[in-house]
Amino acid sequence: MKNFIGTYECRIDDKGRLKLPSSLVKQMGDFGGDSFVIKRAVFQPCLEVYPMKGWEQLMNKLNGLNRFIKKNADFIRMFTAGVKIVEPDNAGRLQISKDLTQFANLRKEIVITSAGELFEIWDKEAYEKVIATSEEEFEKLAEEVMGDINFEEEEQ
Amino acid sequence: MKNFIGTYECRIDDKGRLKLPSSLVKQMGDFGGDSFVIKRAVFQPCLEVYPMKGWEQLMNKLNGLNRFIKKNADFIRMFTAGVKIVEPDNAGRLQISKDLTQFANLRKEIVITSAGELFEIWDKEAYEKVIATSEEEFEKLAEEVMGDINFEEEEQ
DNA sequence: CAAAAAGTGGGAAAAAGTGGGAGCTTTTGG
DNA sequence: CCAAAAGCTCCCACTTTTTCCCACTTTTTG
Repeated sequence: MKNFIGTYECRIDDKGRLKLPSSLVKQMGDFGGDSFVIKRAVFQPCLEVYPMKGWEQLMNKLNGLNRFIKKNADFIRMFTAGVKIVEPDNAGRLQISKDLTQFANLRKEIVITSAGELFEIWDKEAYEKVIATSEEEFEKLAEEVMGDINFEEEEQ
Repeated sequence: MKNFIGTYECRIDDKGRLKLPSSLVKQMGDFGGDSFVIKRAVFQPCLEVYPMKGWEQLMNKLNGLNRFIKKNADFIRMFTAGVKIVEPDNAGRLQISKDLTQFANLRKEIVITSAGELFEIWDKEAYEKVIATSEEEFEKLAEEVMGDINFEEEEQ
């Protein structure tokens, strides 16, 4: 599976169109198809954009959950709330609907950050705030998250 | 994995292009491919440059993390803050984007210092300052970090 | 000292980014 | 159920930025 690389600064015009950085547009081409799924993120006030193929894989996993268990049904409903299909226009812009704009508190200045099979859309101010955690906090986080990963594996 | 060696002084021109010392350019050639990843360092106001291959290996590890755990998502976002893809032009210069220049406070005089599989880009003034202040702590740090390492392992 | 390599600077073409209008669709309110 | 308003799409045209290339100066090397 290909991955997106990079964080970019960009802006939304008065019509609510988000100009994607051309580098990202190029990368999107590699995913096959112009269609993407945009939705509210679960943990943060930002939006997530999935290439359609990746989204379908994710949904397949969710569909494996037993819906007769209430928690599962509730989760699926909430997870897929506010999902929309979008495709960039021929100038490489995404139309962001009003409710999503509002959810993520998007104003003019936007940050797009990509890591892996999806990318996130942030209001710049909110993004900088989330990134600017203290050193100790990040160290703790890094240890917790990465502490078990073995870096000394074989080279290829 | 090959390593970068050396500390260099160089400068940025009016267009924001960083001329890499030719010695470094030669070393970069050994990493295969012209593409590099440049990003904000987490703890210091400087930039880090990774050869693409090394970066991809690192990201493969991160992409194995489960994003439905908030800590993981947060860590990935922080770690990949300010990532951009760059490649040197045929005069051996790197175009440094505006936001990164601003983040690292880069002016005219630059110091490049290599640290293993990546190298760091510093504003000269900031670099001198960090080196000066950390000299006293260096002894202590050296013991803490390197004290337990066994130097008598086998060569490969 | 001459020749080659390294470092600088700038201009022109191409690409990226921005803005807005016209027409169609959907929503809203009476 | 109709009319007005708002929203969305698709285009086209203009401005700004970036990229690529070439040429010149400075430094190094034999």
